[in-house]
Amino acid sequence: MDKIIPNITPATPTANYHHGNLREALLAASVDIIRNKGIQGLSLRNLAEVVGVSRTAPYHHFKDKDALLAAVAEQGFIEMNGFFGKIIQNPDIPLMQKLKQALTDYVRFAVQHPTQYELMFGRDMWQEENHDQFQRTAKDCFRQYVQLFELFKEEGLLAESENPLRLAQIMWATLHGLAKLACDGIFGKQDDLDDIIEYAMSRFENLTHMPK
Amino acid sequence: MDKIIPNITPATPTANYHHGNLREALLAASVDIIRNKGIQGLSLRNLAEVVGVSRTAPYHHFKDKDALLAAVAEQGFIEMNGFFGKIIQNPDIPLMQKLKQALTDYVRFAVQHPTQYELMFGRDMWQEENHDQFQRTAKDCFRQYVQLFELFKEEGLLAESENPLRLAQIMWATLHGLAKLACDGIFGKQDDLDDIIEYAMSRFENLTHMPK
DNA sequence: AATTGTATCTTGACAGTGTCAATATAGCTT
DNA sequence: AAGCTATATTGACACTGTCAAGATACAATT
Repeated sequence: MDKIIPNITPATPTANYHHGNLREALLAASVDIIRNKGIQGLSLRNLAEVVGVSRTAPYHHFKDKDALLAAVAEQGFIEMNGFFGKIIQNPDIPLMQKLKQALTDYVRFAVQHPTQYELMFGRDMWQEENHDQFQRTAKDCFRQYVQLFELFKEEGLLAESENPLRLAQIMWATLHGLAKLACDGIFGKQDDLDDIIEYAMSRFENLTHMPK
Repeated sequence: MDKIIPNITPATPTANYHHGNLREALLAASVDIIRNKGIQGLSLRNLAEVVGVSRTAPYHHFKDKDALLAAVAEQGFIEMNGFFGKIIQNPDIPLMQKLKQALTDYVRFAVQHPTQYELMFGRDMWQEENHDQFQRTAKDCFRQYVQLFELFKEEGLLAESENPLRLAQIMWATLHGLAKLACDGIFGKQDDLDDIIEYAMSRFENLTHMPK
């Protein structure tokens, strides 16, 4: 018998039995669900139903639920990598401005998509060996971030004794802690958050020889 | 009668039907399981079996699985509150030493019990309104921590312009970020961690008027 | 001491989950 | 046209959280 499902065709209008680009449809829907209903809110069966496909279809594109989650997390880092790149490669922005922009955008992303951010830095993603692709993308992102601090060093704006990698790590830890506390609802007010970023930035400026 | 609190009797080898102190047994076992097998590794049914009781028995002591998790998380903050208190109230330790000790112990706890720490600061615990008792205990803990910074201020060791609460928040964010990155396996080496704590401390010392 | 009430614990049941096995279909390669 | 492989499907299983109904122990009141 023929399929009654009207098939909400995803980009390519193909037959009904073969979805065509199920993988990306699953990924997009997963990102959506996770952002709206949290990690707990994503079940493979429900997801399959939303996309209009049978329960076990996803298993041909993702080994596991875990693998799917890793893909969603990776998607987050890809996005991050995007706006980091835009900032760093833009020659019109002065260095200090770049840093501030990067920090702000970082926290903004976290606060805007708290559950996806939770996934990206979740223990499960980093603990096991399974998530090679994810970890590679994430590390690319971090590398780009560190580059910012190396620029400071190269331009002689950091004291000789300062290690740019270490500095980047601490700054990232601060940022990450801030972001998590904020989007987990532990820091109450958003105003506080902006203030604190400002504060952290000024703390950093003390370490530079910037002409103010 | 003079029984102020009836039935404190723990571990009484009474009949089998009534466990006696099931609540605490469940809590202890849960902490154990979560520390060893992670949050995912805890199922109510398995827990019940371990404690030697039927599947639904826990529901007479915890409304939900969520409520049980909240209790486990709270247990963590109680422990933290303990060693914070010991440090702060010890008159033999100089102030700067106290801070360093507190920071070190904090990170040590996180690294030693990463999954419980994950729970304590997990989104689920803080988002909903249900976890009053937990949140109160956690905030007590934070309040004690802030007290440390207020001591610095009171003794005139902080510049007038520095806000001790803000400072505590940033420092906590840094610590929290560090702890999470470390125990989620994102920062590879433990050596790095110690170094970074040292670094963060020295950064803080720059803000004080300590006689070195 | 008997009764009654309440807290505690039990078994039975249900819907929901991730995932495997076996099967069917589509589309590409030859 | 044939067949191979990637893709999708239904059926099944063990496991989960949680509710309802019944059983048991203990405490307080009579």
